[in-house]
Amino acid sequence: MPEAVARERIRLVALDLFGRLGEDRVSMRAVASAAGCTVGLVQHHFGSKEGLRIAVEVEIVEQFTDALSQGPGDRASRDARVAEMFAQRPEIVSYLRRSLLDRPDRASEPDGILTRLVAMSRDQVQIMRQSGHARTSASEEEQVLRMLTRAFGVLFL
Amino acid sequence: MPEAVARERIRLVALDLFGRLGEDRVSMRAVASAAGCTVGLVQHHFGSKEGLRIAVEVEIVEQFTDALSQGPGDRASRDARVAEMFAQRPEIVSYLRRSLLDRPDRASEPDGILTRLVAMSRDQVQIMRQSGHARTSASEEEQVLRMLTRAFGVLFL
DNA sequence: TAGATTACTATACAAGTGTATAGTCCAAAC
DNA sequence: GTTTGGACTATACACTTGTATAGTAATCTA
Repeated sequence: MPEAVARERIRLVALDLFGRLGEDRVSMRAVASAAGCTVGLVQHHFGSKEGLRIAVEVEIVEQFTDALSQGPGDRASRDARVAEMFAQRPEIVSYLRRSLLDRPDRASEPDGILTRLVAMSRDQVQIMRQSGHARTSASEEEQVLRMLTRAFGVLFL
Repeated sequence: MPEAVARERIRLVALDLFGRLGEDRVSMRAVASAAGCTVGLVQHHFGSKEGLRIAVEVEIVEQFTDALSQGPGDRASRDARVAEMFAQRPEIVSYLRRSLLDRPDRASEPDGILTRLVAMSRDQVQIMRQSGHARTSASEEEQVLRMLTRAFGVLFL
């Protein structure tokens, strides 16, 4: 993928490699080489390896947010858009599966992707409650959990 | 577990750490320190990290072999003994789950644990066929596959 | 008891890791 | 046109990794 600017290219190959091999098995130099640049540039754009990982995960959460919010707000439409996103970005599926199965501890840390996804789901549930697409009589926590379960179900077939 | 001799102690803590954290995330020094010795001794007993991993996996296969062969040969009894073995050695369950989910490529290599388990199952099926506990009319391959499936089913709940 | 094999420690080495730093190049702002 | 700032490279540093080697202590064997 040589068409994107370097920063974006690095993030994309990192997502791919991290999901395929696991983050610890992918060195900064491996990311740089796959992105066609040097380690210094990765460092320059993301500060550290953790910074790179966070950038990767922030983009994943954005994809989720877009799929959930951009379009009709009924449950069927939202589910379809999440499935569509997974189909178009299978690396995201790999990344999530690996994160949640392989390193659930890290995923649950304050900066972890699970923490981010839960926060994002909470926001979405609140928006849906205000827009009338979610019952305000039900428990908010349970709605968040259900939203995550629906999305993650695809991950484990 | 300071009661065992060093070689065995090293193998046991390696199995535990490998299963809990994943082999690449466990250094030889971490194994040594958990076993209360130095890296040199691990090296001395197992030659290399791969040698240690193989020793760990050979012992796991032995546990399987014992569970399958020592006792009544009917299917229910064998299943019960495998379940009992899993209950008494939960580290083995962790190790297998991690190996098969996290690094299926390595597990499938000639020295990988999946390769070993398949070979062991083949031996067991042949023994069962000769002892009359397995139909010789059915396909041997299918019987091997079924045996593995029955054993591994527990791994993924 | 003497000798030899084994268990074990200590140390060192090369390679790979993440990261810090200094410098080059180039486009945009003024 | 000069300067400023960001994209980018090159290099080096400290640390960890697996492994090799040399030496010491213990245990077995004759």
